[in-house]
Amino acid sequence: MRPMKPATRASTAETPSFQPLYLQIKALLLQSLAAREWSPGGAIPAEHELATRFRVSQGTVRKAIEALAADNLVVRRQGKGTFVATHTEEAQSTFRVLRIRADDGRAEAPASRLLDLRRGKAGGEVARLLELRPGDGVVTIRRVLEWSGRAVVLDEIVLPAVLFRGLTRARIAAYPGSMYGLFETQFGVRMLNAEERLKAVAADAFAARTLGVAAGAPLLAVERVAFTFGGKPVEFRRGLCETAFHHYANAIG
Amino acid sequence: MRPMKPATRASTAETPSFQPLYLQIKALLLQSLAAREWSPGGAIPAEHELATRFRVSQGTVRKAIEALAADNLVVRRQGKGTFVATHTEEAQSTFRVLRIRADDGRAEAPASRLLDLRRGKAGGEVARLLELRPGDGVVTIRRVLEWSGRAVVLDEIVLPAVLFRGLTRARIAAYPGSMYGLFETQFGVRMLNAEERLKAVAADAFAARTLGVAAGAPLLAVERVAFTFGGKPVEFRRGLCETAFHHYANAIG
DNA sequence: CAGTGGTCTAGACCACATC
DNA sequence: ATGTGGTCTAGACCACTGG
Repeated sequence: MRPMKPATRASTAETPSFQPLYLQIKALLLQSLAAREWSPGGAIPAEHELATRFRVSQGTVRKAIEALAADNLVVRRQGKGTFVATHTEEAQSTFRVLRIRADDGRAEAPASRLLDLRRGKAGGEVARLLELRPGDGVVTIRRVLEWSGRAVVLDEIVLPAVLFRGLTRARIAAYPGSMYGLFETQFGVRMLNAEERLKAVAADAFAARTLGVAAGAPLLAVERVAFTFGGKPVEFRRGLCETAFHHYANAIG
Repeated sequence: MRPMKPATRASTAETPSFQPLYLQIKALLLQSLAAREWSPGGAIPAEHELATRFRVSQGTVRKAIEALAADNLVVRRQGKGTFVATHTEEAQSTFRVLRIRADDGRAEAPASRLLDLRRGKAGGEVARLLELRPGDGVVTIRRVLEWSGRAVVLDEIVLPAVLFRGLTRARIAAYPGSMYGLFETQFGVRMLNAEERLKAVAADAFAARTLGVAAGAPLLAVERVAFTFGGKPVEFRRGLCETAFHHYANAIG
């Protein structure tokens, strides 16, 4: 007896003609993750238990979980269990997202200095990227990231207001971890992946003053749209980075 | 009877205390790939055959091959076989390495215009990155990448001379595909992965002239070290990119 | 010790490509 | 029809963790 549909199903146009069982299981687990059925950092049920729950062999559950682990949605730890990935464990997850490094190669985490937070309406470009209607409310945060006391990055972070009700300067200042850790623990918004576009731009007056360079000096502009479950965009970020002693690191594999 | 050593072996200091069988198989396959036992683009033996050859179950061979596929060393094609990955198939492999895109999102491949090729000695910094002795011979190529006739990237490519004997302007001009396709087919040098560092810099006189911007204009500098088997560096590349209508795209997942 | 994930096997069957 | 990779199962055993 099999609760899943038979693997082969009728195809409509460009839908794949068949969905392997392990991907169906993956989709079910994804639903549970999106529904916050298991809390970030917590363990999900053991493979054996999921296998009996879904009436499927352990190997099939295993393949589903491996696919989730490849997407960085869960973390497997031998002998302990499989855990919902979180942005609050500094070492593991932080450097996957933070690509700015000091040229000397030291893996130093920057300090964050909050400049301001204001509420407003989404402009056309940002509205499009965040899939908001023009005029929908947004929260805009500006901050500086400092390495060894040196201001290196000026960040502007734009968030849909509806997802971040009650976000204030004080709450940001009080939170010890990263921005995505705050989003996750305080607002239940989990950043899963992002797309970035990099350009070189000339420093405007404010950026120049903030980063201690001349107006017009070249800065690395990093624009990021971050997504949560279902490919829903939840953050637009624009960082201006002074790259005299720092760089953006990327591995091509 | 098992030709492999038992999985558990004595550990010396920080070596892993045990090596799963499928990783041992992967290492063997890696050796064969590095030795060019199967030519790029060609098929490797079927899973079933490798399984009998190594006296191992097909599932174990399968896991080894999956690991190689995850490293982009081979490409699996259902019903056809598993093939040695190559840089000569334009669509698949090109856009994994080429990160510059037009802002409008069209996936257009650039044209390459060769400026010059000269032979010289490796300087200190390049020698260190390419793991050469200072004074070892290098070949330096300069070229321009053009999108829709517009010069966007000025590339300087530095190669260890010993690996690229006989490389001339004419041979580059005659080759229809990408630089890595040329390296692979003409010199047996396969680029497997790379590390990039991005900065924003001011255009010098030559770059400004070549890219049609003012001297001092901000340009995106992309420095890349590319590696072949065994983590051996085989190319240093520095690209200067004009980002008014183009950008460097990166996915964080 | 028991419980977890990790490896390995042997075999059946499916989907895809080619002849 | 045949050969390829892809899925799924059932069970055994191993390595790691923590009580």
